[in-house]
Amino acid sequence: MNEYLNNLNKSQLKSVVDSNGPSIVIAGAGAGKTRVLTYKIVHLISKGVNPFNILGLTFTNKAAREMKNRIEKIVGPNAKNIWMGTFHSIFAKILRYESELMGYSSNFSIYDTDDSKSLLRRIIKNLNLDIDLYKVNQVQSRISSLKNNLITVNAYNNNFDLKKQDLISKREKIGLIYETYNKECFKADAMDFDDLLLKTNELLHNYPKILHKYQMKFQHILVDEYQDTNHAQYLIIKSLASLNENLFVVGDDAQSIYSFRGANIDNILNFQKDYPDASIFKLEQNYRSTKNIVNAANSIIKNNKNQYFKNVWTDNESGEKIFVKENFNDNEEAFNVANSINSIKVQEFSPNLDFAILYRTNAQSRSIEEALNKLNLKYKIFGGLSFYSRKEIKDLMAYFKIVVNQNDEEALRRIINYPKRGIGLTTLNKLSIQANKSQKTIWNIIENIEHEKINLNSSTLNKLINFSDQIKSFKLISQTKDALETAIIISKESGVLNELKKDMTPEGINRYENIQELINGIRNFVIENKEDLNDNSKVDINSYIEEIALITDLDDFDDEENDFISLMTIHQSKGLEFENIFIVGLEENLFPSQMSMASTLDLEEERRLFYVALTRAKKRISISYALNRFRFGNMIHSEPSRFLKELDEQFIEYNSRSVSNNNFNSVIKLKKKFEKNKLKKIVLEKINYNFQGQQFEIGMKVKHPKFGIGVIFNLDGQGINKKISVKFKEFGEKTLLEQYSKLEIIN
DNA sequence: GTATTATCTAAGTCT
DNA sequence: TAGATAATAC
Repeated sequence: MNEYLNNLNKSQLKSVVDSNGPSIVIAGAGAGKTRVLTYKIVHLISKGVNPFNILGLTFTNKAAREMKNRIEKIVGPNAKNIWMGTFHSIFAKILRYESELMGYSSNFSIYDTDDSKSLLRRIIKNLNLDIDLYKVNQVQSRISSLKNNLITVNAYNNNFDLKKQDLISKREKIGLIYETYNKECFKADAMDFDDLLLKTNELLHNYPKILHKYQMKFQHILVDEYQDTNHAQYLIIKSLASLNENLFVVGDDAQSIYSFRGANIDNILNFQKDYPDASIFKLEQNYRSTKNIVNAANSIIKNNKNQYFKNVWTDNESGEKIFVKENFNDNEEAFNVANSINSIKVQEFSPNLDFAILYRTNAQSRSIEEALNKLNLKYKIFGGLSFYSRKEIKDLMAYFKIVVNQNDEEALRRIINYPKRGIGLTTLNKLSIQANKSQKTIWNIIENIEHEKINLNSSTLNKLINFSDQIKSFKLISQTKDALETAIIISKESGVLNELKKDMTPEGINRYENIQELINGIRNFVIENKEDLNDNSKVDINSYIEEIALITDLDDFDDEENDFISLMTIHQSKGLEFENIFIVGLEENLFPSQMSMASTLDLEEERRLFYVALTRAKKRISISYALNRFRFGNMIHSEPSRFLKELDEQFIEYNSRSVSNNNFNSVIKLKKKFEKNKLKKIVLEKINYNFQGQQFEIGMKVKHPKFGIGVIFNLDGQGINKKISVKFKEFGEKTLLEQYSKLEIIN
């Protein structure tokens, strides 16, 4: 049983075995932070701690899931009882249990940033405030930062300094907006992301019995990425841990990159002050990267004044130097990156998954995307406009949300006239006014519309009655059927699916497919969660909505078996590692960002961000910058980033533009290479094609992993372009490329 | 009430 | 540049 300890080096072992009571592990990048955390939990369990009494807080759901799986492999299914997840998801879970104390229902909605903003927009408008002074984004982030520092409306009103700040920026009504916003959220039975932390604090603070209950439950608390906790999270951890003081945190001050979200690097620096007898461990050996990478990263971070001293080193080989490439513009940069990836792939037979392209801002992904497309390289973009923030997805999800919580006003406003049912702005305003008069929600008015004294014509009245009946019937359905059936019925009956079917433009088809994808997701969700339930209970739409509210793109990273190049912001890459890393856009005003230039603190955070980017790589790093970049609608000239000058030269190979004078030649070379690769690809595809060897014919019954069973009704095209049209039982007609179709012939 | 067109505005990182 | 919102015509 104790053999798991053999998987640890000396200092890792020490931090796992010798940590009793409050402990902090300061670990350099790639030094095995997650490993220590994982084995610490295994160690606790093997010493007899009940998994039920362990709380593990991580930064992403993915990290939590992976860790839990690893633990389960070692200690067995008992590990399922560990509470492990992100701060937000764990606290949401607690809040749902205790919601009634706080005046919420257990089905409360979680407003995402879009919901918050649209509510704020309405409030600002209703208060007749100047929308140029009260920019929604700024107001939202102001309120968010107040909440993250646990400053309630009352506290704000009594805080002279804060009010003065807003007075100076001529936004003295922030307090009023804040108050109205809270009231509206409460009325809608909704919490925003920040509320999940704020309300948990309130709960633990105002109800000592509840606090005690969770203190007794969570006898061991472990926190990952402690450097990125904000004040609210810090206090929750502190109060939960105060009884047993079995608090084990790991982090790296050099990787603190979330101060914009209220993360406070002092939490890690002050750990000793909070717990005077805390044990401190340091992990300094890097197992991930080559010497060149580790040393280059060190040469960057040493420029920061504000940090713990650490000596990160590695026993790995020296490896290649970091390659720095100058480009004429952003398109050339993208092309060069795509091309380098292509040549490495050809030379080393490496899969796409070995590559990641990291950038400072999401907007940079576009040119890269184009370049990768040209070379037929498969990629996946994380973040940006995520799947769940697409309009069609949000629309359908709004139906699900309203079924769970009819008072969710953001959801209601989204769907009350989608698809068009003749309930327009005028009617909505009348309803809204009536609702405000009587302190009710819009839904309260609609569900009783016959008895409300509102000036509506009979046709509108009928439309409202129909709408309310439909929602009520959906509600009933959701109570008797599982999430999948409910979702399918709602998507059909609401008319959303038909609305999208009508649109035959490529975008329209794409939207329709996204809906299918969503339904597939729900199907998987139901299947995965069924195992954990008793036979007669259902995986209902409520549980799906709860799960999805806090999920991010990154979380379904490994759900697909596909081989793709990862495109993401550096922030998103935290905690991940890849063989080859391409960091693009190393230009002044972009990285470091323009907005960080004013303060040393912000600039140091940008530098830490660069440090994070560099330390993602195991084997090879390519950095690039463009002298001209398309930004804000026009071409902008840029200077190479100051961070490039900070990189110690001995670890870099610099490829400036002036060196390769014969650009023409290199383009020809690239092109030839490209053609060659393309040829190779086609050959490969042909092999795959032949290998499959299935002969499809019209009328055959086939099975698809996602779409289920169907019948072939048409064949088209030749060779690798061969297309198969299938009519699926549940998903209707689809045309698939044979080589990618994954179809299986059944009898 | 709805569809189309014109105008405006923001452009940073995330749960 | 693109997405959101306002203005306009139907």
